[in-house]
Amino acid sequence: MARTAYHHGDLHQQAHDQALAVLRLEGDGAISLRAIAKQIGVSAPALYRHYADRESLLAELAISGFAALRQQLLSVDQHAPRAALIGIGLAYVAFAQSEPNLYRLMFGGRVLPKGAHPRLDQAGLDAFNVLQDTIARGQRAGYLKPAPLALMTATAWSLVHGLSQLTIDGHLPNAGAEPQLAEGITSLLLEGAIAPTHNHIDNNEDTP
Amino acid sequence: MARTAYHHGDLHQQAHDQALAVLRLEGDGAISLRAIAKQIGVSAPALYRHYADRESLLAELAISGFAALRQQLLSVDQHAPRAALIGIGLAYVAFAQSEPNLYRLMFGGRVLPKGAHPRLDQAGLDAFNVLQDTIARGQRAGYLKPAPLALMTATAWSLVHGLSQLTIDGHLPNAGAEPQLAEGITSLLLEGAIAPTHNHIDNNEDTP
DNA sequence: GCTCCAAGTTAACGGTGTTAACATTGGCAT
DNA sequence: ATGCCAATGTTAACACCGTTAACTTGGAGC
Repeated sequence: MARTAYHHGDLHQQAHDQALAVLRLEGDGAISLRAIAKQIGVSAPALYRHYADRESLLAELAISGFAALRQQLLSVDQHAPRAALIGIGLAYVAFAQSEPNLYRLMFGGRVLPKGAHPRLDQAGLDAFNVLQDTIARGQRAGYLKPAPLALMTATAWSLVHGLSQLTIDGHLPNAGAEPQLAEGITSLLLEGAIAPTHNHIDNNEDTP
Repeated sequence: MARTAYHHGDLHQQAHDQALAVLRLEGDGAISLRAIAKQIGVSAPALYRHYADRESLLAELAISGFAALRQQLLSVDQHAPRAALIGIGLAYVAFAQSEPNLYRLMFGGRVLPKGAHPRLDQAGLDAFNVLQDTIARGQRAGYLKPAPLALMTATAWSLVHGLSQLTIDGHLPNAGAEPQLAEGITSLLLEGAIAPTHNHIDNNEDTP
Protein backbone atom coordinates (compact mmCIF):
# COMPACT_ATOMS: atom_id res chain seq x y z
CA MET A 1 0.00 0.00 0.00
CA ALA A 2 1.55 3.27 -1.12
CA ARG A 3 1.77 6.35 1.04
CA THR A 4 -0.94 8.91 0.38
CA ALA A 5 -2.34 11.70 2.48
CA TYR A 6 -4.79 9.26 4.02
CA HIS A 7 -2.92 6.01 4.11
CA HIS A 8 0.32 6.86 5.78
CA GLY A 9 2.26 3.84 4.60
CA ASP A 10 5.05 3.96 7.15
CA LEU A 11 3.23 4.47 10.39
CA HIS A 12 4.53 1.39 12.17
CA GLN A 13 8.19 2.18 11.65
CA GLN A 14 7.82 5.89 12.33
CA ALA A 15 5.97 5.24 15.57
CA HIS A 16 8.73 2.86 16.59
CA ASP A 17 11.41 5.42 15.82
CA GLN A 18 9.62 8.24 17.54
CA ALA A 19 8.98 6.14 20.63
CA LEU A 20 12.62 5.12 20.74
CA ALA A 21 13.67 8.75 20.55
CA VAL A 22 11.42 9.69 23.45
CA LEU A 23 12.61 6.66 25.40
CA ARG A 24 16.24 7.64 24.99
CA LEU A 25 15.64 11.20 26.11
CA GLU A 26 13.07 10.85 28.87
CA GLY A 27 12.54 7.19 29.68
CA ASP A 28 9.68 4.82 29.01
CA GLY A 29 7.35 6.63 31.36
CA ALA A 30 7.33 9.59 29.01
CA ILE A 31 6.21 7.55 26.01
CA SER A 32 2.67 8.63 25.19
CA LEU A 33 0.73 7.17 22.29
CA ARG A 34 -1.20 10.38 21.79
CA ALA A 35 1.96 12.47 21.72
CA ILE A 36 3.62 10.09 19.29
CA ALA A 37 0.59 10.14 17.02
CA LYS A 38 0.53 13.91 17.03
CA GLN A 39 4.24 14.05 16.25
CA ILE A 40 3.83 11.70 13.31
CA GLY A 41 0.84 13.66 12.12
CA VAL A 42 -1.79 11.00 12.60
CA SER A 43 -4.71 10.43 14.94
CA ALA A 44 -4.06 8.51 18.14
CA PRO A 45 -6.33 5.52 17.43
CA ALA A 46 -4.48 4.94 14.16
CA LEU A 47 -1.65 3.49 16.22
CA TYR A 48 -3.94 0.69 17.30
CA ARG A 49 -3.90 -0.66 13.74
CA HIS A 50 -0.22 -1.45 14.30
CA TYR A 51 0.13 -2.03 18.03
CA ALA A 52 -2.33 -3.85 20.22
CA ASP A 53 -1.71 -1.39 23.03
CA ARG A 54 0.96 0.79 24.57
CA GLU A 55 2.68 -2.17 26.14
CA SER A 56 3.10 -3.87 22.78
CA LEU A 57 4.91 -0.84 21.46
CA LEU A 58 7.21 -0.89 24.46
CA ALA A 59 7.75 -4.60 23.97
CA GLU A 60 8.85 -4.01 20.41
CA LEU A 61 11.36 -1.42 21.58
CA ALA A 62 12.71 -3.88 24.11
CA ILE A 63 12.96 -6.61 21.47
CA SER A 64 15.09 -4.45 19.21
CA GLY A 65 17.13 -3.56 22.30
CA PHE A 66 17.86 -7.21 23.00
CA ALA A 67 18.84 -7.71 19.38
CA ALA A 68 21.27 -4.80 19.62
CA LEU A 69 22.70 -6.14 22.87
CA ARG A 70 23.13 -9.56 21.28
CA GLN A 71 24.98 -8.05 18.34
CA GLN A 72 27.29 -6.17 20.68
CA LEU A 73 28.04 -9.35 22.61
CA LEU A 74 28.60 -11.33 19.42
CA SER A 75 31.25 -8.84 18.32
CA VAL A 76 33.52 -9.78 21.22
CA ASP A 77 36.65 -11.64 20.24
CA GLN A 78 36.39 -15.24 21.40
CA HIS A 79 39.98 -16.28 20.86
CA ALA A 80 41.35 -16.41 24.39
CA PRO A 81 39.00 -17.63 27.15
CA ARG A 82 39.89 -15.05 29.73
CA ALA A 83 39.84 -12.13 27.30
CA ALA A 84 36.52 -13.35 25.94
CA LEU A 85 34.93 -13.46 29.39
CA ILE A 86 36.16 -10.04 30.37
CA GLY A 87 35.25 -8.70 26.95
CA ILE A 88 31.70 -9.97 27.25
CA GLY A 89 31.33 -8.35 30.63
CA LEU A 90 32.69 -5.04 29.41
CA ALA A 91 30.51 -5.09 26.30
CA TYR A 92 27.42 -5.86 28.36
CA VAL A 93 27.98 -3.03 30.80
CA ALA A 94 28.95 -0.69 27.97
CA PHE A 95 25.66 -1.37 26.25
CA ALA A 96 23.68 -0.62 29.39
CA GLN A 97 25.58 2.59 29.95
CA SER A 98 25.16 3.74 26.37
CA GLU A 99 21.40 3.05 26.39
CA PRO A 100 20.31 3.37 30.01
CA ASN A 101 16.64 3.99 29.40
CA LEU A 102 16.40 1.23 26.85
CA TYR A 103 18.21 -1.14 29.19
CA ARG A 104 15.84 -0.27 32.02
CA LEU A 105 12.89 -0.97 29.75
CA MET A 106 14.32 -4.33 28.69
CA PHE A 107 14.75 -5.46 32.27
CA GLY A 108 12.02 -3.53 34.00
CA GLY A 109 9.84 -6.40 35.07
CA ARG A 110 7.07 -4.07 36.10
CA VAL A 111 6.30 -2.57 32.72
CA LEU A 112 6.81 -5.67 30.60
CA PRO A 113 5.74 -8.71 32.59
CA LYS A 114 7.56 -11.89 31.63
CA GLY A 115 5.43 -14.21 29.56
CA ALA A 116 3.13 -11.58 28.13
CA HIS A 117 5.20 -11.11 24.97
CA PRO A 118 6.74 -14.35 23.72
CA ARG A 119 8.91 -12.66 21.08
CA LEU A 120 10.37 -10.49 23.82
CA ASP A 121 11.20 -13.48 25.98
CA GLN A 122 12.86 -15.15 23.01
CA ALA A 123 14.91 -12.06 22.22
CA GLY A 124 16.13 -12.00 25.81
CA LEU A 125 17.08 -15.65 25.63
CA ASP A 126 18.98 -15.10 22.40
CA ALA A 127 21.14 -12.47 24.06
CA PHE A 128 21.57 -14.56 27.17
CA ASN A 129 22.79 -17.50 25.12
CA VAL A 130 25.76 -15.55 23.82
CA LEU A 131 26.93 -15.15 27.38
CA GLN A 132 26.24 -18.79 28.14
CA ASP A 133 28.14 -19.98 25.08
CA THR A 134 31.15 -17.94 26.08
CA ILE A 135 31.19 -19.56 29.48
CA ALA A 136 30.74 -23.03 28.04
CA ARG A 137 33.69 -22.39 25.75
CA GLY A 138 35.75 -21.33 28.74
CA GLN A 139 34.86 -24.57 30.45
CA ARG A 140 35.65 -26.73 27.42
CA ALA A 141 39.00 -24.99 27.19
CA GLY A 142 39.64 -26.04 30.77
CA TYR A 143 40.00 -22.44 31.83
CA LEU A 144 36.87 -22.32 33.99
CA LYS A 145 35.90 -24.74 36.71
CA PRO A 146 33.62 -27.55 35.57
CA ALA A 147 30.84 -26.28 37.82
CA PRO A 148 27.26 -26.64 36.50
CA LEU A 149 26.86 -24.38 33.49
CA ALA A 150 23.57 -22.97 34.76
CA LEU A 151 25.25 -21.91 37.98
CA MET A 152 28.15 -20.22 36.28
CA THR A 153 26.01 -18.36 33.77
CA ALA A 154 23.62 -17.27 36.48
CA THR A 155 26.57 -15.92 38.43
CA ALA A 156 28.10 -14.09 35.50
CA TRP A 157 24.79 -12.68 34.33
CA SER A 158 23.86 -11.56 37.82
CA LEU A 159 27.17 -9.79 38.15
CA VAL A 160 27.08 -7.86 34.89
CA HIS A 161 23.36 -7.13 35.17
CA GLY A 162 23.69 -5.91 38.72
CA LEU A 163 26.66 -3.76 37.87
CA SER A 164 24.85 -2.31 34.87
CA GLN A 165 21.74 -1.48 36.83
CA LEU A 166 23.60 0.02 39.78
CA THR A 167 25.86 2.21 37.67
CA ILE A 168 22.98 3.33 35.47
CA ASP A 169 20.97 4.41 38.48
CA GLY A 170 23.93 6.11 40.11
CA HIS A 171 23.97 3.86 43.15
CA LEU A 172 27.61 2.93 42.88
CA PRO A 173 29.85 5.71 44.17
CA ASN A 174 32.36 4.95 41.45
CA ALA A 175 29.69 4.86 38.78
CA GLY A 176 31.68 6.98 36.35
CA ALA A 177 32.84 6.09 32.93
CA GLU A 178 35.90 4.10 34.04
CA PRO A 179 35.82 0.61 32.56
CA GLN A 180 38.43 -0.10 35.19
CA LEU A 181 35.62 -0.85 37.62
CA ALA A 182 33.97 -3.38 35.36
CA GLU A 183 37.27 -5.04 34.61
CA GLY A 184 38.25 -5.21 38.27
CA ILE A 185 34.92 -6.77 39.14
CA THR A 186 35.15 -9.38 36.43
CA SER A 187 38.66 -10.30 37.47
CA LEU A 188 37.56 -10.59 41.06
CA LEU A 189 34.91 -13.11 40.05
CA LEU A 190 37.36 -15.10 37.99
CA GLU A 191 40.07 -15.31 40.61
CA GLY A 192 37.93 -15.37 43.69
CA ALA A 193 37.60 -13.04 46.63
CA ILE A 194 39.21 -15.27 49.21
CA ALA A 195 42.74 -14.55 50.25
CA PRO A 196 45.28 -17.07 48.88
CA THR A 197 46.06 -18.30 52.36
CA HIS A 198 42.54 -19.58 52.76
CA ASN A 199 42.08 -20.72 49.22
CA HIS A 200 42.85 -24.39 49.82
CA ILE A 201 40.13 -24.61 52.46
CA ASP A 202 36.47 -25.34 51.73
CA ASN A 203 37.15 -26.40 48.17
CA ASN A 204 35.07 -29.46 48.74
CA GLU A 205 33.15 -29.36 45.48
CA ASP A 206 33.79 -29.34 41.77
CA THR A 207 37.50 -29.73 42.11
CA PRO A 208 38.71 -33.04 40.63
CA MET B 1 -5.55 17.53 66.36
CA ALA B 2 -8.18 14.92 67.12
CA ARG B 3 -9.88 12.82 64.50
CA THR B 4 -13.34 14.09 63.62
CA ALA B 5 -15.51 13.55 60.58
CA TYR B 6 -13.80 16.46 58.88
CA HIS B 7 -10.26 16.29 60.14
CA HIS B 8 -9.21 12.75 59.50
CA GLY B 9 -6.30 12.67 61.90
CA ASP B 10 -4.49 9.66 60.48
CA LEU B 11 -4.47 10.36 56.78
CA HIS B 12 -0.73 10.24 56.27
CA GLN B 13 -0.25 6.81 57.77
CA GLN B 14 -3.35 5.33 56.21
CA ALA B 15 -2.37 6.56 52.77
CA HIS B 16 1.06 5.04 53.27
CA ASP B 17 -0.43 1.69 54.29
CA GLN B 18 -2.95 1.64 51.50
CA ALA B 19 -0.32 2.50 48.91
CA LEU B 20 1.95 -0.23 50.24
CA ALA B 21 -0.87 -2.75 49.96
CA VAL B 22 -1.53 -1.79 46.34
CA LEU B 23 2.20 -1.86 45.62
CA ARG B 24 2.54 -5.38 46.98
CA LEU B 25 -0.39 -6.68 44.97
CA GLU B 26 -0.08 -4.87 41.65
CA GLY B 27 3.18 -2.92 41.54
CA ASP B 28 3.94 0.76 41.73
CA GLY B 29 2.33 1.51 38.41
CA ALA B 30 -1.03 0.66 39.92
CA ILE B 31 -0.70 3.18 42.73
CA SER B 32 -3.22 5.95 42.10
CA LEU B 33 -3.65 8.89 44.43
CA ARG B 34 -7.32 9.22 43.54
CA ALA B 35 -8.00 5.54 44.21
CA ILE B 36 -6.14 5.68 47.51
CA ALA B 37 -8.07 8.76 48.58
CA LYS B 38 -11.37 7.12 47.74
CA GLN B 39 -10.39 3.98 49.63
CA ILE B 40 -9.51 6.00 52.72
CA GLY B 41 -12.72 7.97 52.39
CA VAL B 42 -11.21 11.34 51.65
CA SER B 43 -11.00 13.67 48.67
CA ALA B 44 -8.00 13.31 46.37
CA PRO B 45 -6.49 16.77 46.95
CA ALA B 46 -6.43 16.07 50.68
CA LEU B 47 -3.42 13.85 50.04
CA TYR B 48 -1.46 16.88 48.93
CA ARG B 49 -1.48 18.17 52.49
CA HIS B 50 0.73 15.20 53.36
CA TYR B 51 2.63 14.40 50.18
CA ALA B 52 4.06 16.90 47.74
CA ASP B 53 3.12 14.68 44.83
CA ARG B 54 2.74 11.06 43.83
CA GLU B 55 6.46 10.58 43.60
CA SER B 56 6.94 11.68 47.21
CA LEU B 57 4.52 9.01 48.34
CA LEU B 58 6.44 6.39 46.36
CA ALA B 59 9.69 7.71 47.81
CA GLU B 60 8.37 7.22 51.31
CA LEU B 61 7.44 3.64 50.51
CA ALA B 62 10.92 3.03 49.16
CA ILE B 63 12.49 4.59 52.27
CA SER B 64 10.64 2.24 54.56
CA GLY B 65 11.67 -0.56 52.23
CA PHE B 66 15.34 0.29 52.59
CA ALA B 67 14.91 0.42 56.36
CA ALA B 68 13.36 -3.06 56.32
CA LEU B 69 16.16 -4.36 54.10
CA ARG B 70 18.74 -2.87 56.43
CA GLN B 71 17.12 -4.54 59.44
CA GLN B 72 17.11 -7.88 57.64
CA LEU B 73 20.80 -7.51 56.80
CA LEU B 74 21.65 -6.44 60.35
CA SER B 75 20.11 -9.62 61.70
CA VAL B 76 22.73 -11.78 59.98
CA ASP B 77 25.16 -13.45 62.33
CA GLN B 78 28.57 -11.86 61.96
CA HIS B 79 30.62 -14.38 63.85
CA ALA B 80 32.42 -16.28 61.10
CA PRO B 81 33.54 -14.26 58.07
CA ARG B 82 32.49 -16.76 55.42
CA ALA B 83 29.12 -17.49 57.01
CA ALA B 84 28.50 -13.78 57.42
CA LEU B 85 29.18 -13.08 53.76
CA ILE B 86 26.99 -15.89 52.51
CA GLY B 87 24.34 -14.99 55.07
CA ILE B 88 24.25 -11.39 53.89
CA GLY B 89 23.84 -12.51 50.31
CA LEU B 90 21.06 -14.92 51.18
CA ALA B 91 19.26 -12.34 53.31
CA TYR B 92 19.48 -9.75 50.57
CA VAL B 93 18.05 -12.02 47.90
CA ALA B 94 15.42 -13.32 50.32
CA PHE B 95 14.22 -9.78 50.94
CA ALA B 96 13.92 -9.07 47.24
CA GLN B 97 12.01 -12.27 46.66
CA SER B 98 9.65 -11.67 49.56
CA GLU B 99 8.87 -8.11 48.43
CA PRO B 100 9.44 -8.05 44.68
CA ASN B 101 7.35 -4.99 43.88
CA LEU B 102 8.80 -3.02 46.76
CA TYR B 103 12.30 -4.02 45.72
CA ARG B 104 11.63 -2.94 42.14
CA LEU B 105 10.40 0.41 43.40
CA MET B 106 13.47 0.88 45.58
CA PHE B 107 15.84 0.27 42.68
CA GLY B 108 13.75 1.44 39.77
CA GLY B 109 15.82 4.38 38.69
CA ARG B 110 13.14 5.55 36.33
CA VAL B 111 10.38 6.21 38.84
CA LEU B 112 12.53 7.60 41.63
CA PRO B 113 15.45 9.47 40.09
CA LYS B 114 18.56 9.55 42.24
CA GLY B 115 19.08 12.86 43.96
CA ALA B 116 15.47 13.96 43.96
CA HIS B 117 14.73 12.62 47.44
CA PRO B 118 17.69 12.99 49.78
CA ARG B 119 16.14 10.92 52.56
CA LEU B 120 15.71 8.09 50.08
CA ASP B 121 19.34 8.26 49.01
CA GLN B 122 20.40 8.20 52.64
CA ALA B 123 18.21 5.17 53.38
CA GLY B 124 19.80 3.35 50.47
CA LEU B 125 23.26 4.20 51.74
CA ASP B 126 22.40 2.98 55.23
CA ALA B 127 21.47 -0.42 53.85
CA PHE B 128 24.49 -0.51 51.58
CA ASN B 129 26.79 0.18 54.50
CA VAL B 130 25.76 -3.00 56.26
CA LEU B 131 27.04 -4.95 53.29
CA GLN B 132 30.20 -2.86 53.14
CA ASP B 133 30.90 -3.33 56.84
CA THR B 134 30.58 -7.09 56.51
CA ILE B 135 33.13 -7.11 53.72
CA ALA B 136 35.49 -4.85 55.65
CA ARG B 137 35.25 -7.22 58.59
CA GLY B 138 36.09 -10.12 56.30
CA GLN B 139 39.16 -8.25 55.12
CA ARG B 140 40.30 -7.34 58.62
CA ALA B 141 39.95 -11.00 59.60
CA GLY B 142 42.29 -11.81 56.73
CA TYR B 143 39.65 -13.96 55.09
CA LEU B 144 39.13 -11.75 52.07
CA LYS B 145 41.78 -10.41 49.76
CA PRO B 146 43.02 -6.92 50.64
CA ALA B 147 41.65 -5.54 47.38
CA PRO B 148 40.20 -2.01 47.49
CA LEU B 149 37.08 -2.04 49.63
CA ALA B 150 35.09 -0.09 47.07
CA LEU B 151 35.86 -2.70 44.43
CA MET B 152 34.88 -5.62 46.62
CA THR B 153 31.64 -4.06 47.80
CA ALA B 154 30.73 -3.05 44.28
CA THR B 155 31.29 -6.63 43.19
CA ALA B 156 29.26 -8.15 46.01
CA TRP B 157 26.43 -5.67 45.66
CA SER B 158 26.31 -6.10 41.91
CA LEU B 159 26.10 -9.84 42.34
CA VAL B 160 23.29 -9.93 44.89
CA HIS B 161 21.41 -7.09 43.23
CA GLY B 162 21.63 -8.69 39.82
CA LEU B 163 20.58 -12.05 41.14
CA SER B 164 17.65 -10.48 42.97
CA GLN B 165 16.47 -8.58 39.95
CA LEU B 166 16.83 -11.49 37.56
CA THR B 167 15.04 -13.99 39.77
CA ILE B 168 12.29 -11.52 40.59
CA ASP B 169 11.63 -10.90 36.93
CA GLY B 170 11.78 -14.58 36.05
CA HIS B 171 14.77 -14.24 33.76
CA LEU B 172 16.81 -16.94 35.41
CA PRO B 173 15.67 -20.40 34.40
CA ASN B 174 16.31 -21.64 37.91
CA ALA B 175 14.50 -18.73 39.44
CA GLY B 176 12.55 -20.86 41.90
CA ALA B 177 12.65 -20.75 45.62
CA GLU B 178 15.86 -22.78 46.05
CA PRO B 179 18.37 -20.82 48.13
CA GLN B 180 20.84 -23.36 46.75
CA LEU B 181 21.26 -21.08 43.74
CA ALA B 182 22.08 -18.03 45.81
CA GLU B 183 24.49 -20.00 47.96
CA GLY B 184 26.23 -21.54 44.96
CA ILE B 185 26.65 -18.15 43.38
CA THR B 186 28.07 -16.59 46.50
CA SER B 187 30.53 -19.46 46.91
CA LEU B 188 31.58 -19.10 43.31
CA LEU B 189 32.45 -15.47 43.88
CA LEU B 190 34.39 -16.27 47.02
CA GLU B 191 36.46 -19.08 45.57
CA GLY B 192 36.74 -17.84 42.02
CA ALA B 193 35.59 -19.25 38.75
CA ILE B 194 38.98 -20.18 37.36
CA ALA B 195 40.03 -23.80 37.45
CA PRO B 196 42.72 -24.50 40.08
CA THR B 197 45.24 -25.40 37.40
CA HIS B 198 45.18 -21.85 36.11
CA ASN B 199 44.83 -20.15 39.43
CA HIS B 200 48.49 -19.23 39.85
CA ILE B 201 48.51 -17.34 36.56
CA ASP B 202 47.64 -13.67 36.15
CA ASN B 203 47.62 -12.97 39.86
CA ASN B 204 49.66 -9.86 39.27
CA GLU B 205 47.79 -7.60 41.69
CA ASP B 206 46.77 -7.49 45.31
CA THR B 207 48.66 -10.59 46.28
CA PRO B 208 51.46 -9.80 48.73
C1' DG C 1 -14.55 34.31 72.66
C1' DC C 2 -11.86 35.37 68.68
C1' DT C 3 -8.68 34.61 65.58
C1' DC C 4 -5.53 31.91 62.83
C1' DC C 5 -3.98 28.09 60.49
C1' DA C 6 -3.82 23.28 59.49
C1' DA C 7 -6.50 20.21 57.05
C1' DG C 8 -10.18 19.22 54.72
C1' DT C 9 -13.77 20.32 50.51
C1' DT C 10 -15.56 20.95 45.39
C1' DA C 11 -14.59 22.42 40.67
C1' DA C 12 -11.73 22.44 37.00
C1' DC C 13 -7.65 21.90 33.66
C1' DG C 14 -5.08 19.22 30.78
C1' DG C 15 -3.44 14.90 30.05
C1' DT C 16 -3.65 9.68 29.37
C1' DG C 17 -5.03 4.83 27.12
C1' DT C 18 -8.59 2.85 24.82
C1' DT C 19 -13.01 1.68 22.29
C1' DA C 20 -16.95 2.41 19.06
C1' DA C 21 -18.66 3.95 14.91
C1' DC C 22 -17.71 5.85 10.67
C1' DA C 23 -14.79 7.23 6.34
C1' DT C 24 -11.42 6.51 2.83
C1' DT C 25 -8.88 4.05 -0.45
C1' DG C 26 -5.68 0.74 -2.68
C1' DG C 27 -5.56 -3.87 -4.53
C1' DC C 28 -7.80 -7.89 -6.34
C1' DA C 29 -11.24 -10.64 -8.61
C1' DT C 30 -14.49 -10.54 -11.91
C1' DA D 1 -12.59 -1.41 -16.44
C1' DT D 2 -15.40 -1.99 -12.41
C1' DG D 3 -16.93 -3.14 -8.01
C1' DC D 4 -16.18 -4.99 -3.72
C1' DC D 5 -13.45 -5.68 0.47
C1' DA D 6 -10.23 -5.38 3.80
C1' DA D 7 -6.77 -2.47 5.50
C1' DT D 8 -6.08 1.79 7.38
C1' DG D 9 -7.27 5.90 8.55
C1' DT D 10 -10.90 9.44 11.00
C1' DT D 11 -13.77 11.80 14.95
C1' DA D 12 -16.28 11.38 19.29
C1' DA D 13 -16.48 9.69 23.60
C1' DC D 14 -15.49 7.18 28.11
C1' DA D 15 -13.11 6.63 32.21
C1' DC D 16 -9.38 7.41 34.30
C1' DC D 17 -5.15 10.10 36.02
C1' DG D 18 -2.13 13.98 38.67
C1' DT D 19 -2.46 18.45 40.02
C1' DT D 20 -3.99 23.33 41.16
C1' DA D 21 -7.16 27.08 42.66
C1' DA D 22 -10.49 28.74 45.60
C1' DC D 23 -13.23 27.90 49.31
C1' DT D 24 -14.77 25.75 54.00
C1' DT D 25 -14.33 23.72 58.35
C1' DG D 26 -13.00 23.37 62.91
C1' DG D 27 -9.53 22.75 66.70
C1' DA D 28 -5.80 25.27 69.41
C1' DG D 29 -3.90 29.23 71.55
C1' DC D 30 -4.08 34.07 72.96
